[in-house]
Amino acid sequence: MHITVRQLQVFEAVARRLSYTRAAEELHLTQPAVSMQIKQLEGSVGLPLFEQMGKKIYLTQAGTAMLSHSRNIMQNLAAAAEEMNDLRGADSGRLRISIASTVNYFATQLLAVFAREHPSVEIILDVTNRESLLNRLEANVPDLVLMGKPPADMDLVSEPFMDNPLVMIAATDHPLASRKKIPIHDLANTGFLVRESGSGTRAAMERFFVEQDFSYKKGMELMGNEAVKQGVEAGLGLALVSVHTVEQELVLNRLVTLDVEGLPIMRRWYVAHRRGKRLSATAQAFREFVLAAGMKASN
Amino acid sequence: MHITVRQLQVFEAVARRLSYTRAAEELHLTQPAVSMQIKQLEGSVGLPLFEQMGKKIYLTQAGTAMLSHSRNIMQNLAAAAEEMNDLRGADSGRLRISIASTVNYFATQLLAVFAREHPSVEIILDVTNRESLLNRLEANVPDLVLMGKPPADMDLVSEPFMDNPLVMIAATDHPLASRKKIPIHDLANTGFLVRESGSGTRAAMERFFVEQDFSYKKGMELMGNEAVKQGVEAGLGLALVSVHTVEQELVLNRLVTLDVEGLPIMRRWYVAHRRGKRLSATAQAFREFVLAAGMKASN
DNA sequence: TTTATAGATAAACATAAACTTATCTATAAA
DNA sequence: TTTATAGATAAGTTTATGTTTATCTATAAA
Repeated sequence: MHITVRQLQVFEAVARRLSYTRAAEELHLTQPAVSMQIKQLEGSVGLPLFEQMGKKIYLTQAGTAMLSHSRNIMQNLAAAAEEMNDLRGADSGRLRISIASTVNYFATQLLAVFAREHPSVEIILDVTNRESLLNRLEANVPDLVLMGKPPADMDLVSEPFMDNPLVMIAATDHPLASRKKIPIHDLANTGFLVRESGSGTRAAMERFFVEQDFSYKKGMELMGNEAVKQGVEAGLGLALVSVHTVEQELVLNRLVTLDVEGLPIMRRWYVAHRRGKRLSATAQAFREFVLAAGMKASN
Repeated sequence: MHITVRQLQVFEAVARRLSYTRAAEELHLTQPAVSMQIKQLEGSVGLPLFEQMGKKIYLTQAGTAMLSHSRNIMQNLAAAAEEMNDLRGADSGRLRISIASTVNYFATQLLAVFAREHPSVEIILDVTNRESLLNRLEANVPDLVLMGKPPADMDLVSEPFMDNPLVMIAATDHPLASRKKIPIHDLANTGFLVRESGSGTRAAMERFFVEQDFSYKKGMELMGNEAVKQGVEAGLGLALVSVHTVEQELVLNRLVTLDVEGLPIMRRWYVAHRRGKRLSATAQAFREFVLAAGMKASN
C-alpha cells in the first residue's frame, strides 16, 4: 500500500464537495488530475471509494471509512505543523538546564526571572556536582549547563557570565577572624572541611593548595555546600567556598571570611553546551538572558 | 509545509535506530537517500530534528515531538489499511437493506440466517412501503432492496428471487369460503380493506380490478399488512394480500382464501439495486444468498 | 431531440521527487 | 598517525506526478 498525503488531500476535497470538478477547482487542478489521484488511491486500498449514479457521485462504505481516517491523518499533520511552529519561537517547549551545585545560589534567581518572562516554557532544572554534570553533558541530557570553567577536552561551547571568587570561611569566633594577609602556612594545623570528590570547588581548592605548596589537614568530607557551611559554622574547621554561596551568612554574621594570602581565588562561571548542539530558540534565549544578567551584575 | 508519508517513514526509522546508515539498511536505501529525506522534512518543519555530536546523533526536542506525531500518523494509516482490508472481504462492514413491507414476512428469516453466517456484519434493516422504498433508492440509502417488480424507468439492476402470489382473504365464516371459482363480479357488494396508497399490494390490486373491469367497493384504508389482516379476521371485509403474509393465519384457520377467478395474481419478489452502485463484498454475498434461498424455496 | 454537464480516458510533456554513485569531511578508535 | 565509520554533498538518472489538450460516454435538463 502506498498512500500519499496528496492523495488524501485530493480525496478529502472530492468527498467534501462530492464532485471531481469542484474539487479540482478548489485545489487549482484540472479534473483529470483529480480523477487520477482518486484512481490511484482506490488502487492502493483495493476498493472503490466513490460510486457514480447518474451525474451524482456518492461515497461508498469504504469511502466513508477512508474519509474518517483521512481527516484524522490530516488533523495529525496539522497538529504536528502547529507544534513545530510553536517550537520555532522562544516561548514554548522544554528547557533542560543543569547547574553545578555552587551556581545554585545564583542561578535559581535567574531561572525564576526567566520563567516569569516565558511562562509557557517548561523548565527542567537539575542541580548536581561538577562531575555528574559533565556526565549528563556527555549523555546529551541538558540543553545548557551553568558551571565553573569547563574542561578543555570536552568540545563545549562556553562563555563566562559571572565572576565567582572562592573565599576561605570560618566560624565567627575563629581566632584569625580579624587578621589581615594570613600566610596560608599558618593554617597548617587547622582542619579543612571539603566537598565530596567530583565537586568543582573541591578540585579548585586542591589545585590552590598544591600551587601554594601547602599540604592541608583534611577535617571532614561533606556532600554539598550546605553541609560544609553548617560544619564551618559549628566550628568543625575551615573551608574554601564560592562567595555567592555564603552571602546570606556573611551578612547575618554567622560566618566570616579569612583574609588569607592568595585569596580569593578568582574563578568564573560559564554557560556552556556541547558543540554541535542544536539549541532551540528557547535555549538560545536563555543563554543570552544569562549572559546579559552576568553583564549587569558585574557593573 | 509539504510533509510526505515517505518522509515520516524514513524519519521514524532514523529516530528509532538513531543512525542514518542503519535506517538506510533497514529501508533498503542508500545512506544519502536517507539524508535527503530527513533534510527535506527538516526544511518543511523549519527546525532541525536531529543533532550530531561526534559520531552519535540525537533527536532534538522538535525531533522528539515530531516522532510522536509521526507514529500517530503512521498508526492511522495502518488502521485505515486494516479497515480497507476487512472491507474487501464479505464479513465486515455495514449492510443496508430496505424491504417492502410485504416481503417482511419472508425476508426477516432470510436476514436472520445471513446474520448468523456473517456475525460481524452490521445489518441495517428498513421495512417500509413500496413508494418510500423507491425514494430511499433514489437517495442511494440502501445497498440492496427486496420488493415487488421494480419500475422499469428507474435504472435498477433487479432479479426475481421468489414467487409472490396475491390471494383474496376472508374471515373463516365468510359465506363464500367454500365456493370454487367465484366470479369476481359476485363480490360487487362486499367491502374491500385496502392498504394505504403507495403500497405495492394496493397498486397490484387496483390493476387487477381494472383488468377485470370490476369496480370494487372500498371498505377501509389501513396502514400495513397487519392491520389489513386483523380487519379481515374481524369481518370488516375482504382483502388481496401476498400469500406469504398470511401463512400463519391460514394454518391456524383464522383466515381463509377465496377461490376467485383470475386469482391468485402471480407476482414475484425481486432483489434490486441502483445501476452504478458499487456493491460491497458483503452486499454481493447477501444478494447471492437471497437468490440461492429463492431457488431452494421454489423447488 | 438537442444541449449542457460531469467524469473517464489517452497521449504528450514538463516538473519534481526519489534514488544511486562517487566523493568529501569529521570523528573515534587502532 | 593511520584507519574505519558516519554523515554531508554533488551530479546525474529513473520514476512519479501533475499538466494540458482532445475526445468519449452518460445523464439531466431544455
